[in-house]
Amino acid sequence: MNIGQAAKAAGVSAKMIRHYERIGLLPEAGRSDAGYRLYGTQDIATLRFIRQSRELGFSLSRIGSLLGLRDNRGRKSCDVRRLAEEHLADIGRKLAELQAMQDALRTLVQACHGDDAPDCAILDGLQNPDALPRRS
Amino acid sequence: MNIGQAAKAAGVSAKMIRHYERIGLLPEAGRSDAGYRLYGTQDIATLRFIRQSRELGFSLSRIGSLLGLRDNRGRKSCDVRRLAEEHLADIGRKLAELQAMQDALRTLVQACHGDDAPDCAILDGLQNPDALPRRS
DNA sequence: CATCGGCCTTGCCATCGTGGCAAGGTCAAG
DNA sequence: CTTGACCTTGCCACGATGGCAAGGCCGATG
Repeated sequence: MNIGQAAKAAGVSAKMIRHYERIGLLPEAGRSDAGYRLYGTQDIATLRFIRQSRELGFSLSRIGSLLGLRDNRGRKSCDVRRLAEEHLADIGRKLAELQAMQDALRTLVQACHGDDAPDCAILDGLQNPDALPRRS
Repeated sequence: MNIGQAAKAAGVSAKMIRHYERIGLLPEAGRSDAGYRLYGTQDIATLRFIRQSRELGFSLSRIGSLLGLRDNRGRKSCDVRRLAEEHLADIGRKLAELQAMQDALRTLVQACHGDDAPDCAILDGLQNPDALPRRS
């Protein structure tokens, strides 16, 4: 299997496969006589694992840890779980941040007439925070 | 006012002030004889505007548009509002994405024993998506 | 006056994950 | 043999921010 077929099979770009290899997420692929990378079903499984982890938002470095655990028969599932919970905590922080932004911005937008006049509560709020928007 | 004082006054790093200037968010600052950038109250106001916009998650390029409207007396507040609503839409998309990740990951974490044994629903779910975690 | 600490300047590199482009080699089909 | 699709490596870009380095400037102190 060449890199293009592996990419299609795993749902990852060929570019990213090379990247994962270079940063050590994937073992160095075998090569054909011409120097083409060659992949087998085990590699596809790993690529799918990476893709799925990325879709859940894991960073590549944490995916590296996950792969290490996956390939360690003596692993403890609590170690995997701890990684997942750290990531959940990250997600929670980002969610809270985004929701705070959403709240504040919605308040400003609601206070803006949104007509042809130049007066704008949004601009006022950005210029002078905590002044106008008391969203009681 | 030198850049360090301006930075402190506006709550932005000096580095970022230079960056904003280079990408055109800020007009080129005046210079002292020695070549130091000099700032006045209007600049501080602009820097605060940028900071507040950043805290609401606006991208620097959208902040450029906001500043353009702020400085355009003939602006229509609906234009400002449209920018804000585009950003709100971005936020909403990111929130949905993060929440989907959170949901999926929580389901996996709940299915994981988290003990000293190697069996792990999280690893299984990452390897074989849509297989195990039926979170009915 | 010399010096020292703190501030300023510019410029480059790093992050993180991904895409794009270029120049060149390979392979299979026509 | 040519053509097109694929592969190779390597560099540059994004966005926003930080870090570091080498050098200039300024004010205070000895």
